[in-house]
Amino acid sequence: MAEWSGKPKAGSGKRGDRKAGSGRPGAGAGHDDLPGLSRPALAQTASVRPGAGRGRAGRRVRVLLPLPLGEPYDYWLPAELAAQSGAEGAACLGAIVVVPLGPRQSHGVIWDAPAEEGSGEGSGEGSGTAEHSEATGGEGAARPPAIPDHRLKAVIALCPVAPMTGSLRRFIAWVAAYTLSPPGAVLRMALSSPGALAAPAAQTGWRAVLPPPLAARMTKERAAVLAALPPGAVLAGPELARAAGVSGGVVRGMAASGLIEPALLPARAPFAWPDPDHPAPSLNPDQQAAAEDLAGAVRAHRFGVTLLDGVTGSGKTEVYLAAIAEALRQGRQALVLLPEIALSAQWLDRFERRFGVAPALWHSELGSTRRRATWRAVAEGQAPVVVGARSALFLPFPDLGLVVVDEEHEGAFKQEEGVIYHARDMAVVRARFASAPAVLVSATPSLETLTNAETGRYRRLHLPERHGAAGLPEVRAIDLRRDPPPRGRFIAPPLAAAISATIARGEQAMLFLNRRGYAPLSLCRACGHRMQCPHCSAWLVEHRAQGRLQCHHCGHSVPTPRECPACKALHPLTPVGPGVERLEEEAAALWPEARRVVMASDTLPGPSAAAELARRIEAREVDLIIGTQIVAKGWHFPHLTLVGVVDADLGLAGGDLRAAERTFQLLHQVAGRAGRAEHPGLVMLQTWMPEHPVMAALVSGDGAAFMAAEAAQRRPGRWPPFGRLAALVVSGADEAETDLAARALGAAAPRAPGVEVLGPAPAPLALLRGRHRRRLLLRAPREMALQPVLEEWLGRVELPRSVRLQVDVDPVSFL
DNA sequence: AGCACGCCGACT
DNA sequence: GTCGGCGTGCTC
Repeated sequence: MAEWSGKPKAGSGKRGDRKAGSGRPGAGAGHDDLPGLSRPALAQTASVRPGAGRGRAGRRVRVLLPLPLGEPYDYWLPAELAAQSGAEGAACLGAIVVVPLGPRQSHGVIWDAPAEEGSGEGSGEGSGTAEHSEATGGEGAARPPAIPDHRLKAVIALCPVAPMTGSLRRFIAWVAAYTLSPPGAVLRMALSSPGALAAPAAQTGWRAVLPPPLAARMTKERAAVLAALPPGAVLAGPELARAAGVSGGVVRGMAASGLIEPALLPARAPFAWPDPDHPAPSLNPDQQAAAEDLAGAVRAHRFGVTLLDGVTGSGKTEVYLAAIAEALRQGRQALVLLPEIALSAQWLDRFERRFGVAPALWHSELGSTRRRATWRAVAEGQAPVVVGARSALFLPFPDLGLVVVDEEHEGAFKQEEGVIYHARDMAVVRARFASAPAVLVSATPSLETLTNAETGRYRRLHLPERHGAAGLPEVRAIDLRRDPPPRGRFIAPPLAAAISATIARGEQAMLFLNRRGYAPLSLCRACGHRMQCPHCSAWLVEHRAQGRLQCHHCGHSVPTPRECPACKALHPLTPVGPGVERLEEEAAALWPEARRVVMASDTLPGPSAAAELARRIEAREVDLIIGTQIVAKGWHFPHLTLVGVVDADLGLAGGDLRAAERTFQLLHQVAGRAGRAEHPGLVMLQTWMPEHPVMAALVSGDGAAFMAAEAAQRRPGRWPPFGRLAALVVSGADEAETDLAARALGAAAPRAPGVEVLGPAPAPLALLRGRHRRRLLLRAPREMALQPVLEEWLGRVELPRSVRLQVDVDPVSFL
């Protein structure tokens, strides 16, 4: 949570909500062994602890632990361990180790050399150290006195994995410093698969015993098993049973009677190697030129950022896949970040068609086994291409040669919890430390990226035309003031007519509404009471299919009440406004014969369901798609020719800095779903304000002019990207205390030329998960670094323990 | 982050 | 009388 504890040196952990429990008798006995750590290692620590280093060869090392601690801890590294390490120089920088921590053990990374007294054998430490030491936070003054060598605890073991590269260590330190997070909290993201740090369990299988023991009984099934096991071959149990067409019991029985014996399976690489020269679709001249350009950047092995833009269907993906092919030819790794990895089955198909094999995937829903195997494969250079969500930035690539961020404008790249960071911006930093090119890809680049391209910080490759036959879809606005839908309905007559015509032609139509559930608000028709979440300042959304009211912010859910909680009237609730479920109901009445499907995050339980639905749509088993914003994300539906946006104004409400930009990007992306194959597409926007710049830009197709106007609006007020912002959210269970703390913070605001603090004000979600929230906004000139200003400010204010402060550098969401 | 300690309220 | 809730502090 990027939490700030007023005093940097004092113990910074301040929440703690674990139960004390009864405590096992003899607390010290219950060490939780980390995977891969043997008993003897444990015993050794116990004997070493009193006077660890006395008379023993070794050295002091600084170990960063994956905990929200401000700085690395000092340990004693015994010489015999140092000798085993494959890490840089005698200091073993980057080595991943197991260390004692209080009564427990923890993983950690040997981070940098101890500050003083490094004279002895420091020769080989070499490059890089200076750069991370600056990021360790260092106000040197208030440091506690160093623990003498002989009282240090000793490193227990080295993990059998490659040491963390200097490039990744520098990245972690940089992210921590930039986001004002404890470096250990960032390290935790890089060690997110603790199981991968242990030696992988040897895979065991079965081998035939030769000659077969005479005493063992032979049956038809057993003979089949032996037939499946040529001399010398080793097969895993389940595989063997399958090959022989018998049950697992037969294999177990044969093991018991000595016909087969356990043996080590040969290690198998978890990921097949993509073939850069696999037959690829041919590129048009524009694509060819862009691909050559990027391939050159990859070969140059030099950092630089390129914006790759062009309308939907202009072939951006094929261009960066060509750059990935070049990285593969160079023997380096490539990382592709996607905003919604779980829903990109179609993207994966495309990759597979291009390279012959699937890439390694990395996202939060990965199971622990898969996760461990992937992390290890990346560390060993056995996963040449990784496609992942933002957390993939912290994977241990030994030699990263290219970083691609697709849909770079997407808000989903912003991590809003824990360490708050923007994966697009951090991807650029990751690439810089790896001396690799970064490519930002979008049909509707963010104003940040466009501005960087215009000022020359980024290069720009623009793909001008739509690849293939179809032109861009025509976009029309439906003025709801002139053509309102019938009372209680949400589809205006012109849109309804267009849908009818589309379905009649045997083509597909889509209704887009960015609202899940049946209705966003329910009120009592007797007394007007509005159904609100008890923990958040938000309405409860009716989900009629489940018969429940839900809060979309905290997950609170209750069965739809049969009587009003306020006036006790029976069957009182009236839905107000539409959600996709209600829209489906309207569509069912209008087009009872049409085959309809609703696509929302809560109606698609997982990636496989999404992929299956996509297949059905491609196979023309669906006439009308009704969906929330997940339908906007990178799908390709060749028979879809009409898109109706039910409420184009939805995202414009609220005083958000980026509301217009975001709405433009989202609606542009939705519009791009229409008419990609031989059929021209039509997009209809239902709006109450057709003259709004967003609608005008979508209708005219002049996105560049719209973004220029956005820039012109933000520049004079020094709003991003022409100035910098940091958002501070003070939250607490008690409203008065929270308010008081926020005012105290506001009163202590820094005074510096060009720096301005707005607030405190109640956050748009003034109550979230039972916590009251107040917001402050710090604005500073672009050329000023925010972090020192924030550190100085927050260092002067002591907040009560009952409130929490969250700092968001470069906020995207204004909730 | 865990995990211990310690201090207050409702039960066998 | 205790069990057990969670607020506070510590880990080289």
